[in-house]
Amino acid sequence: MESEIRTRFAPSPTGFMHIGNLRSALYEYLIAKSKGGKFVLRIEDTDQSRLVKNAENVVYETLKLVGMKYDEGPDVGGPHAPYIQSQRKEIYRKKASLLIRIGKAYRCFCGKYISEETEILRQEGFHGYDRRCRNLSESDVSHLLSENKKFVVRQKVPLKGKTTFQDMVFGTITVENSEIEDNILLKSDGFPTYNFANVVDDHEMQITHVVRGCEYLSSTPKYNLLYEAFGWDVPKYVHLPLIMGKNPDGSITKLSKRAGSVSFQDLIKEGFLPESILNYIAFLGWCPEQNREIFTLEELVKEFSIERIGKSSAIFDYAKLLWMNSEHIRLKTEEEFAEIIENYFKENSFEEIKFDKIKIAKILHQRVEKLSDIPKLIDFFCEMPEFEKELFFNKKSKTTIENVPFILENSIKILKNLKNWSFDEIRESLCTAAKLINLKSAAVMWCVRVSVSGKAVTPGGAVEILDILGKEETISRMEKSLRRF
RNA sequence: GGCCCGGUGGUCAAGCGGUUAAGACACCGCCCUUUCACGGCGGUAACACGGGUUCGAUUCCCGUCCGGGUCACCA
Repeated sequence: MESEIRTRFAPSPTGFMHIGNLRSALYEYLIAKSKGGKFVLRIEDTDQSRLVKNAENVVYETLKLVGMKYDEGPDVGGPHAPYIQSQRKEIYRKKASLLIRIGKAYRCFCGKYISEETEILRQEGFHGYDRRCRNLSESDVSHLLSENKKFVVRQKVPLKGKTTFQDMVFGTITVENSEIEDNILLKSDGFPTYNFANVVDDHEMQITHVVRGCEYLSSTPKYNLLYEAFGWDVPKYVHLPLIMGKNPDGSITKLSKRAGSVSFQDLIKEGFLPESILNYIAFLGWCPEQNREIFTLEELVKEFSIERIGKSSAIFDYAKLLWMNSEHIRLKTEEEFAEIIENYFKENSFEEIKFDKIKIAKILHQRVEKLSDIPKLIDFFCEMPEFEKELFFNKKSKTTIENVPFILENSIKILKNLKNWSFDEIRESLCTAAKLINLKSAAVMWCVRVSVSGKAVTPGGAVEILDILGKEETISRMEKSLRRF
């Protein structure tokens, strides 16, 4: 019987949620939840130079918005608290001392100093640290310490041999130890590096599956060396294929700002639904057994399996996200969609919609790909745009400029007599008008729609629009259009 | 450049030795229709290349090429 799966999402609070990060969070969540395990949130804020005030809030809000509940975390607590690395400084310090004591790490006083020999090596292409302090004698160390010299703690990586590990996605990976340098574990400000804090915390928090982007693939051996130095069990690794972006110049690199919106917030602002974003990124590197694409988070939990994670990186395709978003929009009821629109308008300070919100939602429901398209789709409801008379011409419905006045006059007449301003009655009377003047109803519909919208293309047809506009506004607009002839 | 990883249509991808090589997005037609959209039907389009292994390779192995990642007191 295998013990409970525990995964963690360990973002660095930068103030925005990168899509690649969110995808890691999703997979971490799915790996744990699909097996009834625990999902932990840990904030990795060890870089003092990049501190952003209240940036954790973005993490909390995002996870809340997409519905990924964590079982343990800074704001919900848990048995391994604290879950913020800056509050665990003492833990790392102790662990580092332990490593020094057992000869698996050492203090390095070099600072930015580079020796002449190293300088030459560098010019020949050598990277990294020359290990000058690796064999400092104890007396040297205590001497330097007594001088209050600043130091970092470095990992003492074996000079020979190779390190191999199993990745659940990529299989066996082997790296020569000589390729690994003596990484810094503790910085001179006393904060740990990612390399160190990550290993210590994952162990302390009993994380069973370390899930992260495969940019860490080649550095994983050095983490394993650390686990070994401590005598700890190595966790299972799940490295995820990278999400790539297509840059404006056509080049393909790790998804970054150059390629467009890359943060969850950007996407939300553009009018994507949280569930669409989640659904879409789930498919960047994974797919279910059955041939289906639209999933909710709960459904993903049921379907997910590590075995079906792919190896090759995927390009973030905005067009497909759009499609998926429209699919999720269509999954909503009209009432839900109306509410989504209302909230979106509020959050982005668009003018409130003054017409029947449900009816508006209804005509938008089958047409909208992203929420940000809505304002310009329905702007004509608030104000008739200026338009060319030529707009009335429509070859297919056989509307010519000449018979516009005739159509309009008759339609106005019959609409004015309408007692009950409802969808069905409006439609019926317009069809009647068409019959009376011996024209196809399409011709009347076209003409009427243009006369009240000033647009060639509108969401909804003539009848829906008149219904939403109301009798008074409709007649007024039609008469105004008629007066132009 | 060293090391690591990857390579099925434009994109996401199924496939895991024998298939007419799925499906989705995008694109292009047609139909439906009260514009647009939705929906329906159809179409264009792929196993990077060269060697092996095998009766048989998209699938396994090697090389080449291409792409990406990584080489920080960032994560």
